[in-house]
Amino acid sequence: MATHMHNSLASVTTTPKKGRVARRNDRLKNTESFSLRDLPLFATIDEETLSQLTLEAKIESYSPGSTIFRQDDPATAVILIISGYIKILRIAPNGDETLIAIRTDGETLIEPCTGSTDLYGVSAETIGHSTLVKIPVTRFARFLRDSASLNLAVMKDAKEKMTTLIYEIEALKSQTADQRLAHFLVKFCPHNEERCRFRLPYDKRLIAAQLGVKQETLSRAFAKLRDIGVRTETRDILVESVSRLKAECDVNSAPQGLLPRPNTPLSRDNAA
Amino acid sequence: MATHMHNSLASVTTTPKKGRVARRNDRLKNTESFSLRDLPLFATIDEETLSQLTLEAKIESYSPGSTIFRQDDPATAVILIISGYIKILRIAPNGDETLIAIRTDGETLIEPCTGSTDLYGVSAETIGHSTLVKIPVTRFARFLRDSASLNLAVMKDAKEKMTTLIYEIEALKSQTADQRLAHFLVKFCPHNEERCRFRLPYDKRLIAAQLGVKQETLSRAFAKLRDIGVRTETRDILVESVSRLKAECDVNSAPQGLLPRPNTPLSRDNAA
DNA sequence: CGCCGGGTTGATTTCAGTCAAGCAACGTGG
DNA sequence: CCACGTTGCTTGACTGAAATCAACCCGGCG
Repeated sequence: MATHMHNSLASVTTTPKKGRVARRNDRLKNTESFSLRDLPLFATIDEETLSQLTLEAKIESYSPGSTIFRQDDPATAVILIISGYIKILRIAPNGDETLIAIRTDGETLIEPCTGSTDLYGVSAETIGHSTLVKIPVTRFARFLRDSASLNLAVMKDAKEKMTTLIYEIEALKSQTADQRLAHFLVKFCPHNEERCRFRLPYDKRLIAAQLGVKQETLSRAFAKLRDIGVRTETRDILVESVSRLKAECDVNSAPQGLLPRPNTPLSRDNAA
Repeated sequence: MATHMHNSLASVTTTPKKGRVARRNDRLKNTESFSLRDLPLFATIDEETLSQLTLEAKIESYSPGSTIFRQDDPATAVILIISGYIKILRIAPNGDETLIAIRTDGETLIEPCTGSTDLYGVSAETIGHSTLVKIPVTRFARFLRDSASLNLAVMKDAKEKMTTLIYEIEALKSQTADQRLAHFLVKFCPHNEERCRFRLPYDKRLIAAQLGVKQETLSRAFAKLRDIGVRTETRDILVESVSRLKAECDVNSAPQGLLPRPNTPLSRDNAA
């Protein structure tokens, strides 16, 4: 995840101002260095639809910490990330912000299955500098009807996001902060490597928010992991034993193969 | 929610056996008392597709506590609930079950946007007696391509489910057990009624699982609510003041209109 | 310099999980 | 009809996890 694209967007990029204003609006077809095809959502769609979409797409660049849309804005655009990290969050009436997800290169901001006149339902803010593609939702909806391949891609995308949310609920309900952190870190470790190092893409406060704990708790969780060979220096992480780290994910879980599970955990037969 | 349908399914229903076996397989067209049209997912689709779907649909009836599918079963069918309550859950390798959602009359079990050969990803079990409609996923996928109205309905359904999951994550991350219970109860209160009574559709253990707490914690949460006029007798609930209950949802949240929020809660500008 | 912002650490409190007991309602089988 | 076990639910005492409050460190940077 989070593999940065190496498209030279030099012709589009200009130094972003502080505001949350788009830096440049440009028909994609004019910026040869980037193609919608590079976005996973459009990787498998038909050529015809792709070029039509390209005509409607606009590139916008946002400066750090700016709001892309608010949860009660009408959803007027389908938005994808060319580069950058975006916070998806819910803001309570009292101002409390709850992080829902962090999206990055190549991902859609929200599911593009928006039925045209809905609200976004969530808020989106940039973390660092970000470049986005926007496509008017009404246009997008038409292509969705006409192109089976686009349609399929959108459904796949929705299903994927749904799965991610389900895993997150599972983690929140069943794991401790330490386990969630272990899981989080494992995701950054390349497969089949026992020892690995990497750099966290955003700061600890955000990681804490993603794991659903306070910053201090996260800090202590990291401290515990030090004992099992996880060295940290601000954002640089060195995992000395991935398998040891993975073991930490299910600490306290007697695998109990087919042992006589006393009785079914969740009760049965209770409908009205 | 949970409004029971009053379709007489007498011609289909037989006394279910203990196993998790379907009681009757029947072409829907033969059971005049029920129409796919009654299911919200199909409420707005074109007549042509509806009748085609009807040809493919089978009705199955399950006894309490039986497994409908497991999370690593290949998703062979799109399944909707005619009546009953169904647990959607994830089962960890060690046997721990985490409740993801509870679905009921008229709802789809999983999002029908399955790209044919996937796994279900979650497990589903009946709570009480349940009657389901199953449509082979390959057939369904074809109708999905051919019918714009069905396609739209499926996307709406997916988006709705996604929204629900997001709210749940928000609740798990930002609310205490008591607040979550208060929210949960409010959902059962008819609008514009200050005093109301209702019956919980399933037992306390399940409610606890849904709220992400242990049964004992839930019991204590109910005990606290007694003090503000929420009377409970097993599954029968009497809320003496809905507004008082709603207030309990955001206890401890200084509404702080436009007060000088010290600094933005989640940090900004931290991308790689 | 001094003053951030990001991060850590410690002391304390609060919340929820755990372990254990108990009770009322129900069903079953002698 | 009653002893008995079961199930759903509650309560109490205790433990443990995470939030809270607070201090502090350290590396920019105006």
